[in-house]
Amino acid sequence: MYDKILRERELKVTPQRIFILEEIKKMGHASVEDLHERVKDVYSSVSLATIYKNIHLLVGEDILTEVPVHGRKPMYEINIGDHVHITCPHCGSVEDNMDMDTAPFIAEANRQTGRKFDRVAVMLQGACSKCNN
Amino acid sequence: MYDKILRERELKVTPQRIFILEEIKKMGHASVEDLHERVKDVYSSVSLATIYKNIHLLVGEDILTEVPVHGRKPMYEINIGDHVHITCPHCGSVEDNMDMDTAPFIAEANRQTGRKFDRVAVMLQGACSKCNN
DNA sequence: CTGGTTGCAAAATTTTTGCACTGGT
DNA sequence: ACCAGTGCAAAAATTTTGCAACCAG
Repeated sequence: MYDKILRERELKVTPQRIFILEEIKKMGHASVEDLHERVKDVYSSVSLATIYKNIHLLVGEDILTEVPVHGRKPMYEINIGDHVHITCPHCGSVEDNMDMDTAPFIAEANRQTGRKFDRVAVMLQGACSKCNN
Repeated sequence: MYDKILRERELKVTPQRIFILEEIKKMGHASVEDLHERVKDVYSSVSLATIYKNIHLLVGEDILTEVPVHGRKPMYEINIGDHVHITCPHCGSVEDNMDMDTAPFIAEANRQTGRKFDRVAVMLQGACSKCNN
């Protein structure tokens, strides 16, 4: 699955990289610490330094995207292009909302400003179902 | 100016607080490091710890708002309610755009999801005029 | 084989904390 | 005078870096 993506960018396919990518895919969104936690359970030899190095590399290659979260450490997700995020101010959880399209927003911004924007990050904030109780 | 706001919340009006608030007002958006830099020039006794403590306090009181920025340290601004931010991926500068209204976005999100969102953060990304050269 | 990648440990950076002292009210 | 707020220095947490060993291509 991810070996192909890595090979396309001429990056070496290492078990550590595959692990990181699959873990993020599985979790949807993961922080560096989340990843380190998961690693310790399954595959104890992956070092924190390797996670940091790969996160930076993979974000730079646009394979991952950083999702900044108010008052928290950033999360990382598999890059699937712009979409709306929802975060809970209580627990910091992040979810995707694929129903609202962000493209019109960029188009409108380009039109109004005469500039050409590459991306938009939209982060809705509201209590998640767990924290609503 | 800010002394009134502080007094309303029963916070003490200290020169450090006034300095921090006025500096952020002046700069529009400032990181903790930005503030510390400015402090050293003008008023060398304000400690980093005090800046951190006050930032947390003032964000908690909704006097300041944290603006998370992709791949950078968060910036802080005087809370003026939701509005669109623009950041430059090269230099990390942040500017406001007051022309695009975020309220319809929340309304639409509430309608589509049946939830009730408190805020939206919208961050447009595109090269600033300086970095375009 | 060979250069990219890893793990480890150390260094650098960033943020938090404890506590005595200060200063706003 | 009281107690929130400050500064300092130490501790904790986070991120980066250097380098020898390793392994994917």
